Order: sequence, then structure tokens, then C-alpha cells
Amino acid sequence: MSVTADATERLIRIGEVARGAGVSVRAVRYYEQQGLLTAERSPSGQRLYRQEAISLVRFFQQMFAAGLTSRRITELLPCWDSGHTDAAQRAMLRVERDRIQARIEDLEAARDRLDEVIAITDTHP
Amino acid sequence: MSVTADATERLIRIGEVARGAGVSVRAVRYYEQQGLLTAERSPSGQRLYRQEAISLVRFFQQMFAAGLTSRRITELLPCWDSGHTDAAQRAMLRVERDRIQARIEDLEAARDRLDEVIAITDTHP
DNA sequence: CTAAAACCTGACGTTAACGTCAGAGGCAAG
DNA sequence: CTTGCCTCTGACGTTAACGTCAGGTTTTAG
Repeated sequence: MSVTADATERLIRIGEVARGAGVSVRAVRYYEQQGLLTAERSPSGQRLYRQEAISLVRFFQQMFAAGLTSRRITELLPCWDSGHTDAAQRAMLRVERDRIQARIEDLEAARDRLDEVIAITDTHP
Repeated sequence: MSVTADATERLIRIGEVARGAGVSVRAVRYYEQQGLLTAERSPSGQRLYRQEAISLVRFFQQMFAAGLTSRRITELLPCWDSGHTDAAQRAMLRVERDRIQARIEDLEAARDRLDEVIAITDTHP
């Protein structure tokens, strides 16, 4: 599962990446601008992506949803872009994991709070 | 547990509310501006709050953390401000509860994703 | 009485992840 | 060849919950 380009791989344009991942074309360009995604260019200047880009964008969306910033994601990209990680990166991974876990617990508390209100308003309309 | 003011209740100023709830004074003023919180005024114009305001602000924070907007919170306030709720409000409560639940599941998926990466980078440094 | 601390009302600044618009070029079909 | 869709590069607009600063009044501690 090499990450390096295969000369025979079919390259796709930005619209196909966007549709495939369920985001806007603008978003894909934004990811490139933030250093999350790189693309080759056709002679005329159009961006050309490998298939992998689609799942990568989906992954970005998932991390965004989890509250990570594009900056943080950029810093953590080497962790699965290559097998090479240092201690600092592994530490950052755990920090983010724990941050997500904490947010989950906050949300569960909020949900339980709303459940109480719902129970009261249902019994007591 | 009436919500109406008790003439003998000790009123507090905005700073005490902010410290008590762990937010900024600016935030408390913002909540008033958004219609989340009301205050009496002293003759000189200073805001005076009942003790209840502190737990109310804490509750706002919890709902903000859960992704509710101040607008949504305003719409749902009658659900526990008074015992009087209509069907539309109870429906909104459930919509928000389900939204939170969905976010929890998204975050759990993101957390599990990071756990995988952590496992790999730990075994495979 | 005085100085510090707290409060007041505007009103502009911040941040992140895009949306949206303008103007111009590129590409497959008929 | 031209029609229609896709893509390009700027560059300004959006949103939510405040931060922050200015300039002035009020309350409190000593």
C-alpha cells in the first residue's frame, strides 16, 4: 500500500473528488491551501488527484467534525501519510484523542440534561 | 420552586454571576443581548441578578458546548422557565437531543479512528 | 475623601471553514 | 465551431460567541 504515485493510476479532477467525498469544490481547494492535500497539475493548470484523495477528504471531514483544526490535521498527517512518526506526534495524537473523549462526555451530559427536561415536559405538559 | 422574584432574595451583580459561572462579564452581557437572560437594574443602571442566574449561565454553557445556538436556546427556554410547553417546543427538544446524539456518534467514530492510528504508530514507530 | 475596583454603553476585532461572485480559460460532444 | 460544463485565480462575505478597547459613571475599601 505505497503512497507514492503509480504511473498507471487514473487521475481525477477536482469535481470528481468533491462529489466522491460529498464536499464542495471550494472545500477541496481550501484543503490544498491549508496544506492538507497536494495535487499534480495538468499542462493547462488543472488539479489532478489520485483516487486516494477521496478517502483522504472524507477523513478530513471526520476530523473537522471532531473539532480538529486544519492546522492540527496538517501536523498529524505524517502519522499515516508515512510510517514515520516521532514521540511528539504520537503525543499530539493522544492529546487530540483525549480532547475528543472529553467532548463526548460533555455532549453526553448535555444530552442527559435534555432528556430530563423532555421527561418532565412529557409528564407535565 | 417558583421562578417569580422573591422580594427578600439577595441580588447579585454581573461580576459575581460571571465568576460564579466561570464565564466573562462580557459573555453575561451578551446573553442578555441575545434574550437568554434578563436582569433588573439598580437606580444607577447596574444589572442585578438573582442567584439562579449562575446556574442558568452554566446551563447555557453546557448547551453551547453541545452545539446549540443562543437562538435555539431562547426558543427552548420556556420548556423549563415555566411548566408550560407546547407540542412544537417538545418536538424541538427532541430534535436537539437527537442532533447531540448524532454528534456523539460522529465523535466516537473519530475517536476510534484515532485509536487505530495510535495503535499502529505505537506498534510501528 | 480618594483611589481602586467594578460597572456602563457603544463599537470594532477575531476565528475557521468555507460560500459566493467575477472574469477568464479549458475540454468533450455534436 | 460553438455550446455547455468544468476549472482556474483572486478576493470579499458569512457566522457565532464572544474579546477588546475607549471613555465615562458607580461602588467600595480604607
